[in-house]
Formats: sequence, C-alpha cells, structure tokens
Amino acid sequence: MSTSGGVVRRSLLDDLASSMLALIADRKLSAGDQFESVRSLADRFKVAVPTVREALRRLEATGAVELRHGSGVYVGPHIGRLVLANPLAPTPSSDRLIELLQARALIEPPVAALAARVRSEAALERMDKDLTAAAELIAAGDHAQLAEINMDFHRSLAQASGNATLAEVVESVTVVNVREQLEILHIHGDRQTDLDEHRAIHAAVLAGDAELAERLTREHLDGVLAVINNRLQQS
Amino acid sequence: MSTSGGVVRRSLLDDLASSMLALIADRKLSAGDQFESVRSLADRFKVAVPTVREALRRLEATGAVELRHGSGVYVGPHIGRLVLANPLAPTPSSDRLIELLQARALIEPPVAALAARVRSEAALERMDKDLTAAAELIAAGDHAQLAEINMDFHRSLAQASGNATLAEVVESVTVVNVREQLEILHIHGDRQTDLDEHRAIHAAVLAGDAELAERLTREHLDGVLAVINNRLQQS
DNA sequence: AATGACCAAGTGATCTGATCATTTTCACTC
DNA sequence: GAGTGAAAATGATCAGATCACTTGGTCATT
Repeated sequence: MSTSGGVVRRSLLDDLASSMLALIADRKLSAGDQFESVRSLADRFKVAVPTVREALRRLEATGAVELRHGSGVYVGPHIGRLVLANPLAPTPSSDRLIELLQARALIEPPVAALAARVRSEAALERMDKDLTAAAELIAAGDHAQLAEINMDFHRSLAQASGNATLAEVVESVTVVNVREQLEILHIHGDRQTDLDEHRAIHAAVLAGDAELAERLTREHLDGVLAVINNRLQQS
Repeated sequence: MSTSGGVVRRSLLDDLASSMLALIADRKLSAGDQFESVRSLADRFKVAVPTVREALRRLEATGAVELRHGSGVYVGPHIGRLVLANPLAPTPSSDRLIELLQARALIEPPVAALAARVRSEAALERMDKDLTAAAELIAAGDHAQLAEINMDFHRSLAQASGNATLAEVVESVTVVNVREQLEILHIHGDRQTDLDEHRAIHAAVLAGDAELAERLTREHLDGVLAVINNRLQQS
C-alpha cells in the first residue's frame, strides 16, 4: 500500500480526479511544475486514455492543471484555491456590470483597511510596480493594457491584506471580461485621475492609515461607478 | 447561417465548449432543463464522442452542465455565475480556516447592511425558513444538518441584498468543506446562541435597520472566530 | 382499476487502439 | 560552436464497440 494507483471505487471519474489531485499533493508539486503524461496516468490508474482525459479536463476547468500540446500535463495556477472567477462566465450585461461594481465598492474598502494594517511586503512592491507600469502605459496610450494593470493594482492591494481568501475574492470580482464590457460601452474614466487615486491609496496603505485607505478606496470605486451610471443613462 | 453547428476554429475544444454554451443560451435554457445527448452533440458539431465528452466535462466542472447517467445532459445550477467556490478545493487547514472566517467577518457585515436597505422579498422568506429549520434541527440534535442550514442562513442573508454577485461571493466563502474541518477540530459553538444571533440579524434586516444588521453580523462572526481561535490554541 | 414486475429503448460511461499535430531533444552537419 | 533537421515524447482527435443506468411502457397479478 502506498501513495499511488488503485482507486477505491465510487464513480471512477470522481475518484480519478481526486486521486490525481492527491498525487499532486503527495509529490508536493506546485503551480507550473510538470505532472505526468496522459498515457502514464492511464497506466497508473488502470483506466483508458479518454477517461483520464475527461478527469484532466475537469481539473483543467478550474485551473488545477494545464494540458500543453506536445509538452505535457502541468500543475495549474489555481490549485488549492477556495474561490474562483467562473472561467466560463459570459461578458456581463450592463446591469450585471453595475452590480459587480457595487459588490467591489462594498468589499474592497475594508480590504484596503486591512491591507493598511498588515502591509504584506511583497504585495506593497507589486502595487508600486503596477503604478509605475500604469504611468508608462498612459504615456504610451495603450489603453487595453492599462485596464489590465489597473485591475492588477486592485489585486495587489488585496494581497497586501495578507489574507489569501480575500485576495481570491477580489481577484474573482476584478474579472477581465469587465474590460471588454467597458470597451463595448465606450466607457473610459479619466485615466490620470485613476492613477492619482491609486497612488493615494498606495500611500495610505504604506503609511498604515487604515481609515484613509478605506475611505480613498471607497471614493475611488464609487467614482468609477458614478461614471458608468452616467454613461449608461446617456445611452 | 444560423444558431447551430459549424464551429469557427481556434482550438476545437475551446470552440466546442463555447459553442455548446451558446447553444444553451440561444435556446434560452436555464438550470435544470435537459440539454442534448452526447451522441447528438457529436453529430451536430461533427466531432467524435470522446471530444464532446471532454468539452462537457469542462463545463460540468463549474456547474454549467450536469451529466446524469442513463438520463441525459442537463443545464447545471451555476450557469452564468461570475464567482464560484472551487469545487476541487481541499478541506482547508486550520490557518486557512481562520483566514476564511476573517474574510467572512470582513465581507458579510456590509452585505447585511445592504440587505437591510434592499430587503429582497424572496430572500427574507428564505431566511425565515432557515431559522425555523434550524430550530427544529437543534431540537432533533442533528448537528450535521444544522451546520448546513446555518450556512444557508448566511447565503439567504446575502441574497436579500439583491446583488447577485455579492450573493455568489458569500456563497463561495460559506463553502461546505468548512463544516468537515470544524468537525475534525471538534469545534462546536453554542447552537442556541447561534440561532438567537441569526434571529436578531433577521429582525434587524426586516426592520430595515442597516447599522444594527451590520453590527450584529459582525459580532456574530467575530464570536465564531473567537471560539475557533480559542479551541485551536488549546490543541 | 390499481399495483407491481419486467422488458426495451435511450443515453451516459468506459474501453481499445489507432492516427494526427505539436513540442522538445539531440545528434548531425557546416 | 551554431544552426538544422530528424526522431521521440506527448497531447488531440477519431472511430466504433460494449457495458451500465434511467426511464417509460407493457403486461400479468391482484
């Protein structure tokens, strides 16, 4: 009896999927590491290749593994996460978009406050990098990239709270589809204002001023929400 | 040219998956509706059965569809959601558990406040039902079921906010694995106290007292967190 | 007429084994 | 030593068959 092979029976595919996760855990693999070939897994678990592939697709759907054509199966970036953005989510309707932003305006300010108290080292540096990158992208006029980086800033801010679950939640609600939706609606806030506000939030967090960080984050998101509400009423 | 068949090429499986989602959307199917048989989908998209199944497994992983042996393929309960609890998440460690509860203590109070302002009809009734059910389960001594219902109460509370995204976030952080973890750690709060606190929150929401609802929810979750911290230090 | 046992069709689950496409490695050439 | 190209490893997809479960209807029993 050991770590591998020989599933215990229950529904084959369920068992396969969890056995493979267990295998990854046993080997202490983490995101990016190579796992094991499809054929080898089929041999190990005594099942056919298509069955293994179904199980892998299930894991792949949530970012637990990645299948790279011609290369192999790798551990995915979202292994072990509790909260996820639905990878199959449709681009949100205007209503859903507003709802999403309201949710962010509710959640992120207290997260910023916590971040100001905790000030997780690595995340602070990441925020700084995000701000630098954003400034460059504004100068270069690359608005698509800028939108990404701005979202990154919010994610870095959440990571500074030191709470991985909160970081996952914020990551999930700063989902990229939103950018597409904003572009469809031709909504663009004042980019320089956004950057300034982000800088102010960063400074507040760095200074450990929780109340200020919370207030600035709330005002920032409420501002974004106001812009969007305005534009939507116009159309 | 029409709604079905004939994918546009990009990576077959990606296309298949999104084509199937598009098909579901076109037919205006919603959770629980029967979709289409695997073989029929294979014919429609001119691909082999195992390929269709891989795509279906991908959709299944996030609750977009369900495959019922001998019966058919059905639309899943999570279709269209933005935020999800990772269905493959491991039972959290003690640290992760505390983190999770801290996240809840941060997020849920403002959600409760919003709920008190919005008071979405259906959700209020659901909260009431949850409370009734909880009282009965306490009497019956069914602690496992009770834990579920208590989580349901928190989800119903979030739904009362009228913001689907917030409801999804709260649903994701009230993930069921936590119950297992609590049982492993032999942590049980005072059940009657929990029920009383839930009732008080419900009353505050019903009365439209946002400040009170927020405060009570915060105290409630901080209390749960305190209990867990105590027990963990003992061991 | 109501009930229950049984059968048959539909459908998902899994297998076998082959072929194509992409990536990676490495020996060979220049 | 650098570039090139074949070969190996590996994922992607196909085809068709068989097993297992669900469901609805038939039919005998009561």
